[in-house]
Amino acid sequence: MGVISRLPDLDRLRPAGTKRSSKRDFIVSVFLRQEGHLSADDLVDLIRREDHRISRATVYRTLHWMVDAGLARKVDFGEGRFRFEHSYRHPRHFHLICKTCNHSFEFLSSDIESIIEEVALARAFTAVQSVVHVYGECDACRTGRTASESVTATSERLFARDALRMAIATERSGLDFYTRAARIAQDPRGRQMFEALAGEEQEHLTTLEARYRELLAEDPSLEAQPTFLFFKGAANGLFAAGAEEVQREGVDDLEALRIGIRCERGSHRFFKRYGARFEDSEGKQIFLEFAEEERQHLALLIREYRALRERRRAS
Amino acid sequence: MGVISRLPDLDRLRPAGTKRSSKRDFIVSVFLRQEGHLSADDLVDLIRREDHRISRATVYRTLHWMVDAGLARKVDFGEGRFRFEHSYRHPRHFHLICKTCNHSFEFLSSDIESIIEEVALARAFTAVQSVVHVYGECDACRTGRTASESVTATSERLFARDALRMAIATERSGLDFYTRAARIAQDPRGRQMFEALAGEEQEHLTTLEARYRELLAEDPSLEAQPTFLFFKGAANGLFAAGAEEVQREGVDDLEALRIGIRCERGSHRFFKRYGARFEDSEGKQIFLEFAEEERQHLALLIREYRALRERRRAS
DNA sequence: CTAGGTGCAAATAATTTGCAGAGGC
DNA sequence: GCCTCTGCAAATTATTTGCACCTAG
Repeated sequence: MGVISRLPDLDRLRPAGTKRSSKRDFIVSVFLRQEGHLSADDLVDLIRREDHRISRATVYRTLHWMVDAGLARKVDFGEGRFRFEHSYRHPRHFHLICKTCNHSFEFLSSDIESIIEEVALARAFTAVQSVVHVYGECDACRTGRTASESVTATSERLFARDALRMAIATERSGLDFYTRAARIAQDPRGRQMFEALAGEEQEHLTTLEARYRELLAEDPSLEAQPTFLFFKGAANGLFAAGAEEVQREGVDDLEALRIGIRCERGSHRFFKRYGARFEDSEGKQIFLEFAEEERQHLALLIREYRALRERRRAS
Repeated sequence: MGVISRLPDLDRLRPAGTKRSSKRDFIVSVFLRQEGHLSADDLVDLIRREDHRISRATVYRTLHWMVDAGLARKVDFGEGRFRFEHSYRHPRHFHLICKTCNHSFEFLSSDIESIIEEVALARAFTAVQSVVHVYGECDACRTGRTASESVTATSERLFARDALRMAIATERSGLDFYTRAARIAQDPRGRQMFEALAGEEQEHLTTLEARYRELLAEDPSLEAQPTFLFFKGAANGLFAAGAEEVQREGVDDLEALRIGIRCERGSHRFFKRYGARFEDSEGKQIFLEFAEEERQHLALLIREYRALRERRRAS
């Protein structure tokens, strides 16, 4: 679970009716070794450096083959030529592009994605792919410092790190929420359920924190890297607000349940969205587990909500 | 104020050390007559259609001249060539791009813009320009219907329409908020202020509604066009929530003032952001007037808030 | 008269393609 | 042996440039 392996199964990926070739394998392996965004020319140079006579046309053909196979993505930074980034265990993302040093920095924003979905819906447009490019100048270029650019971790690891951070933060505020809800609950059955949920959150929290420490042990530079995954609504937005709401006077069991349902639903959606992104990775696992846990909590809360409402109606 | 004029002052725009030329004037005028996104080739075709012997190179040179002059923007839809759109009275915007018919549809989202600002800040990146391209399939292509594509209004008008709609919605919920606040206010001085503000909102609302009707009279097709400007927080988000909050028991004058301040500040920011976008237009005016009104209300509320707090402390 | 502006044709730059030979299955 | 892959050189596409001539100020 901890170690992130690096080799795609090329045989699986190979499109039907296609033959194996040592040159292509070589080009693919050189390409996958790189991080960042290569132009066709960059790749040709890298190939030539390893002293092989491989024609430019073959490199182009192999790049297209990789895009078809889903191993690479073609990206256009408006330079008048395309660049390629490998997509193997590398989620779709957005870019900050420095016009001075031509470096690009990746980020993910669930909020932008959902706004785009909303706009597309309003316009009856079927969105297939979204590109967000922010052009400007990076910190290193502006301040003149060379920046610790060398220590850039893979975005797979950054994704895992941020997934864990969010899961932990959400878990913490979830724990807070359920603890408070248990405290204010009038109904003994409801209180028991809130306590049980708080217990589960506590347990899961411990597991997640252990995982986070493990990830950092694998790559200590991770801690210092900038945020990769942005999400406003996550921990701070949802459960934290919920916890606060519960604290207000006049909130009864039923209302607490309703708040809990809202929170679980929101964060379930978020984790499910990101759980679906990756082919196979640490981050995906974390998110899917989380989504599943939240789905269960959600079902439990809804059941309890209905039951309580029934009981009230009856009495 | 109602009529939207269409002619840029070419003499003003002409960069220093540049001479007038009939060919360039002709190319510019043909270009500005078009809506939508033209490739260099499209423009050459249009020019040729009007039976002039103008070389391709001159068209390219003129396009660059227009970009320099701020009359046009170069956009890259990843087709392997650039397209140009005129920027004269045409705000920066994002694109939905149909891969089937190659048409593109424009939209604006204040939310995306602020998220991008946030991300850039977190990464210490100085953002200069943001591109959001959503690729997919448009409604017309998917359903097979030809769609009423011909009636596409200019985005200047769409911007004005949506600016007005938002202003009206905000004004309405602002009115609602101040009316309720006046009702719950204990302090006579505070009540008077809330009533005065409600009166102002009512008056402004009437003006805005008249303007909206005027705009529709100029171009009746406007009403049916899809949303151009997206903003979650606007009317529904800010004042409406505020109005609801005031209704809750336990809200006193001071708290109502605080809520009002939060609402005015949020919508002031929004209207100011969009007021700054246009060179000169109906939409810009609406937004700037609005921002100004809100700035005044904000100042008034803050003054009142401080005064009330002082009086309470003293007693 | 002099600095742009223009047309034409040639140059460039990234990428694609036709074709003949090499190689996997 | 067939069908795909590869290299090479030529083609294609969008855009730019050199140069001789034209035109506005």
